[in-house]
Amino acid sequence: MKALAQNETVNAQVLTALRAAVITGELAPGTLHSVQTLATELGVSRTPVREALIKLAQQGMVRFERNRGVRILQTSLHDLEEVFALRLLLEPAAVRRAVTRLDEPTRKELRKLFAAMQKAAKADDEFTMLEHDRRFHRVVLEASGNTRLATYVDGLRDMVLRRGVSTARESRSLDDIVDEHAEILVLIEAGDSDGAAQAMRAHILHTAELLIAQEAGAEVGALDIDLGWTNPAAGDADMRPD
Amino acid sequence: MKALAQNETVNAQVLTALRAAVITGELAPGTLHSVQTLATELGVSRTPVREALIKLAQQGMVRFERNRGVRILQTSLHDLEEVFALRLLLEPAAVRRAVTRLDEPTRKELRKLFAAMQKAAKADDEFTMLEHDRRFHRVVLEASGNTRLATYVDGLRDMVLRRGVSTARESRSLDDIVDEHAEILVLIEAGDSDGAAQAMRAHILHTAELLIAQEAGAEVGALDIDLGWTNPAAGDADMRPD
DNA sequence: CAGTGGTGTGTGGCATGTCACTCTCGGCGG
DNA sequence: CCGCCGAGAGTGACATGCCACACACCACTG
Repeated sequence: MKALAQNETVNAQVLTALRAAVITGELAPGTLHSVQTLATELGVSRTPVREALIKLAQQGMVRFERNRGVRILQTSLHDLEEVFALRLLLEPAAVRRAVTRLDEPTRKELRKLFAAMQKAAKADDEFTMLEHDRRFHRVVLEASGNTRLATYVDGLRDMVLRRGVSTARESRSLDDIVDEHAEILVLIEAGDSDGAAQAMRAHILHTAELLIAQEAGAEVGALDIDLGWTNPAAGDADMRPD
Repeated sequence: MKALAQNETVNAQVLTALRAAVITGELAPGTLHSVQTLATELGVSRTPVREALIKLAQQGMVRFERNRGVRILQTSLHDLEEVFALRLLLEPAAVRRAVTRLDEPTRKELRKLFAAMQKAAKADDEFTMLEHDRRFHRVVLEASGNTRLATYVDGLRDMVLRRGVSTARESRSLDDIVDEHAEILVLIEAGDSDGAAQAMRAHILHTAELLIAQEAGAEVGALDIDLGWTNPAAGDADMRPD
């Protein structure tokens, strides 16, 4: 278990450490752990650990089992479908909105994050790459002006990360990921809100298909995967009753 | 403060009681309360109260202020915009999906809930009416098959409820609300997924406009309200890269 | 050897103890 | 009368105590 950082409330430190441990697989899906054990490993008392676990439980990463322990939940195929269906509904719309609200500092940060992604991809540093990937999306989401949306979608990524980490490489190169973000960034900077939204949608859909296809292979087999219901061909267009 | 129910973990009881107290305004927005006080009023120790408050804090209903207390957050105009922007993105899509997956038991429950709404409206029982309203939406959302979406949207309603309760009456009669749900229900039963989605969108948009207009009047004044970004005229249609 | 009952260990849930810090309020100096 | 300041009360955050209960393990019985 990783040591704790400083200059923060213990609760937040524990939360970060536990989340990281789950994502990296240090706390393996399906396994049981006691609050006491985790607290000892982190060098704190049970209270902040329990409180952090409550937050993770609300997010769906763990589950308390009375008198048994805390179970690390694994993301099922259905979980992935749910997460990506939500992301497909929210992120393209957020990008579209963000383009119309973007200011220069935010634009600059996006460029900076993208450059960091490129650099990490060149160095074949998957972890750093995914970190910047996440921050890139986060900045875009926040630029939409909807904090709740940004926070929620960012939380959804946790469900996927432990699949993405160490498996992304098998199906898609880091350079491919960079390329998809490049397209999004270009369209954002060009002020093309619809184009950026479409690029984001394609990016998420692509990621979803790779992860779900991979996971479906690892499970029972063929399952009807349809994420398209999120944005049907004949959809919400021209539906402005006002 | 309402007494606690039985046959449930204390934590859940406290959570329900606190949520209800916030919604009804018994815990007024902006006010500070101590965990000790709340625990005493509820007749339990500080621990389950604190844990319940942590969950409410994650949801954005309260905020811990170190060495000061727990502040009951008021939903600002911007909060309402965020919530309804999210609902506009999620609920119409969920309804569209739900229509294609609906089974007879669920249909039956929707009819039952709608009948209950009618009855409560006739009896001018606002609280019961809103309860059934919420369950109606919840059933529809769950019928989409996306549990996360259902849970999240249901949680979003908490942010609005304490505005809706005792204020809905001022701008819209209970019968109007029933009528909007009638339209949705008819289209769902007819298997018209696009129509149902559009009706849901109109319903949410209507509600949002009433609440936001009312709130804007109570605040500084005119503010640029635009929820439309969630579903632009030229949007995600024909965007199936697969 | 197989089945069973009881006991011991470990757990989450709840209660309580402890501490650093913040805010209040009254007394004192101006 | 007004302003400052310091002591006390109250708080959230964290640590610890306590309990009912689930489960594994083992001795005992057939």
